[in-house]
Amino acid sequence: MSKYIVTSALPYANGKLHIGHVAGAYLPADIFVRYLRLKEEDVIYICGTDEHGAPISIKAEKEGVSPQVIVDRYHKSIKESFDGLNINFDNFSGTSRKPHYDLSQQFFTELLENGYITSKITQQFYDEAESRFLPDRYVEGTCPHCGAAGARGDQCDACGKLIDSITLINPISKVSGSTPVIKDTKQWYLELPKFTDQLKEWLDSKSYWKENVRNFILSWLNEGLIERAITRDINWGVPVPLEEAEGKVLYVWFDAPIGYISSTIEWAQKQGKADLWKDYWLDKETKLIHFIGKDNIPFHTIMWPSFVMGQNENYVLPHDVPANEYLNLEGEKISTSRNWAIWVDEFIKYFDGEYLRYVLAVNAPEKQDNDFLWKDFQNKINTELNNVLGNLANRVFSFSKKHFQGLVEKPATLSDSSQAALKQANDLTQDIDNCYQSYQVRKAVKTIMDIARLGNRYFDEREPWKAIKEDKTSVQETIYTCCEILRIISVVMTPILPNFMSQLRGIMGLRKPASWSQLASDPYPIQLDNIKRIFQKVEDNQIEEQLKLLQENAQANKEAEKVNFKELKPEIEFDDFMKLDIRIAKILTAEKVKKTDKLLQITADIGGKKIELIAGLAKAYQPEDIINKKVVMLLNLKPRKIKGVLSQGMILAADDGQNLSVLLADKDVKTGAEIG
RNA sequence: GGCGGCAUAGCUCAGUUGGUUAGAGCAUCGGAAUCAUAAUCCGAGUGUCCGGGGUUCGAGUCCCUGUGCCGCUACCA
Repeated sequence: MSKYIVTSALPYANGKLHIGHVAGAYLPADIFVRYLRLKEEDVIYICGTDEHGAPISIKAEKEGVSPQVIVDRYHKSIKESFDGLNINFDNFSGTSRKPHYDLSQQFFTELLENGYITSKITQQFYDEAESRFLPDRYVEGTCPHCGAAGARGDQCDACGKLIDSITLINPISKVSGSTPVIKDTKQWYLELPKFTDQLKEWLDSKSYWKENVRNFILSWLNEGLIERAITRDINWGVPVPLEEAEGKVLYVWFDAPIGYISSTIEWAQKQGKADLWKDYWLDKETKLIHFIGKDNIPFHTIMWPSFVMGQNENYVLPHDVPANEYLNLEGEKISTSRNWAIWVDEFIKYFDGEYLRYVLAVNAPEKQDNDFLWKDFQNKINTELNNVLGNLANRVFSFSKKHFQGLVEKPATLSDSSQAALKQANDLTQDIDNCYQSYQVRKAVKTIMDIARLGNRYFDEREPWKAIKEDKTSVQETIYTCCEILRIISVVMTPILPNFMSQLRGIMGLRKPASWSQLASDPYPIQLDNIKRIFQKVEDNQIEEQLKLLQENAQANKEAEKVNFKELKPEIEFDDFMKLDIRIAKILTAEKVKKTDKLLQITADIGGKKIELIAGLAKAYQPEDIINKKVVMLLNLKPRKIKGVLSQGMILAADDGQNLSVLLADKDVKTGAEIG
């Protein structure tokens, strides 16, 4: 019997958990783990929060607290959400804990000693106002190659050339707006290209991986791997374990996957068997399975295996990486920033967490992006769980109670129809077994519901309400057979609905925890007890309430954003302002620039003179919308060639991230009027 | 514009390596039944498998092309 380590992607500890996370990386893993347990396999389910990186430290700065406060808050929130859905890890750790620091540093040190990490002294911009180094993308300036303004530190968009950021002319920090100074800094790089052959060979053996995962990896390898910086000049993270690296930390995506191991070590320590983790991570036969969303594919199939290959310990490499696609919500992409999401902690205030398990399982985004619709949620809970499964249990149990005081005995012989029904149900358990084995959760659930439908059909055909008048033994047989069907369901549905199935088994007097081997066992006679409905319907008004909440949250979010005050740029002199030549210009012609999404080519009258320019307005304005408008235009900006056209002016426009709006004069003024 | 993905019933989705009359659930319509949460069961459909072309004895499936949508990316003086 092989061992399993199952992991789910470490959720990032700067926000709450929403249904998209659950559908992609957590529920499928939890179901798989529960399935393996039913099969009495040796499995540990490992996770924890990912607690480093700039977004967390920025959030902490904003709130004026330490990053650890943010991390602790969301670690708790996320853990509670998982608990509410009965997603139960063997260990749920976090990457800001000591054992994780130790192990991440060990990985780094060994990769360094083995020649996979090299350092380079680079000169980098340093923002003295903020006392921090600036990542390339946080600096803008004039391109040293083509002289265009506004080039980013990593690349000039005008000429397309890569830039060594310190060669930027007139650099500006995007963080503080001040002029950064150049400082030497050393960074360490992981030489991914050195792993190319080893990775290719290893990946060749993974022909059984999901197609979407393989395609993704192949395109990465074909493009060629490049070295990646794995250190950062920020103050929140795992310190780089070198004296000369004072104040530097490991880049978050380097230390995060190591969390799978460090969380397992923590688990072993909690058991009082500090070496127990080795039985899993160091056993070649262990199947390591990473459940992730599709965005995480490169990290888990290229980077993370490279880390493992390049260090000294014989940790197992991933056996499989079943990545799922995305879940959309009411036809739109789930978005944290727009607050277009169903948050798990909210959901469980209104509904049983296992209702969410059911709907996300039956509609899991296994092969393509899927949609979560509240109406559909209600429909599935009501027509499938309640009407088909819940009602089958209830009608059988009620009938038994009424006529046999709930005592169910195994008949000496079974008629053909009963035997056929049981055989069909048992045959389906084989299919279900295969589905679970191959991560096909949605098909597994559908097949289980087929067993329930089979039970209803059988019950109807036997017509026990008629038979009870003349042939009581036939009715006993009917009830027995239906109980068998329900007992089968109570086992095979356990990975999907652990708590509900436990309730069902409780009613049936099945005290032992479910296991697959029980399918062949004989617990009869059983005494039905405490008969009750286990599922409740979802009412129309509950769904309307949720739909309303969803809209309101998104709306409230929009308004909240407007209030957000962004720090002002540094003060300037009046003379600086006077350097700007801004005038009213009339748009004469406008047309879309071919091969672009956002650009309009425009000619404008600036008061007796015509100029040409390019404006990035096409997302918000059709050419005909803007022709003849009198807009505000900055005219003495150094002309720049864009898409072959020399752009001689800039139309002033406001952009709040949602809407883009050009500025117009309040009253009608003459074209060419100066602004000041 | 580049790269990638997707397009199947009114809705949400399955359709394995090409192989008979293309499926499921829900919704709709008709019927049966009355044990049960008005739940259940039986029956009936409905499809230019996005358009066009090609390969093949045979295409929802493979190739080319067009259209539409989604994601990443580029363009914003």
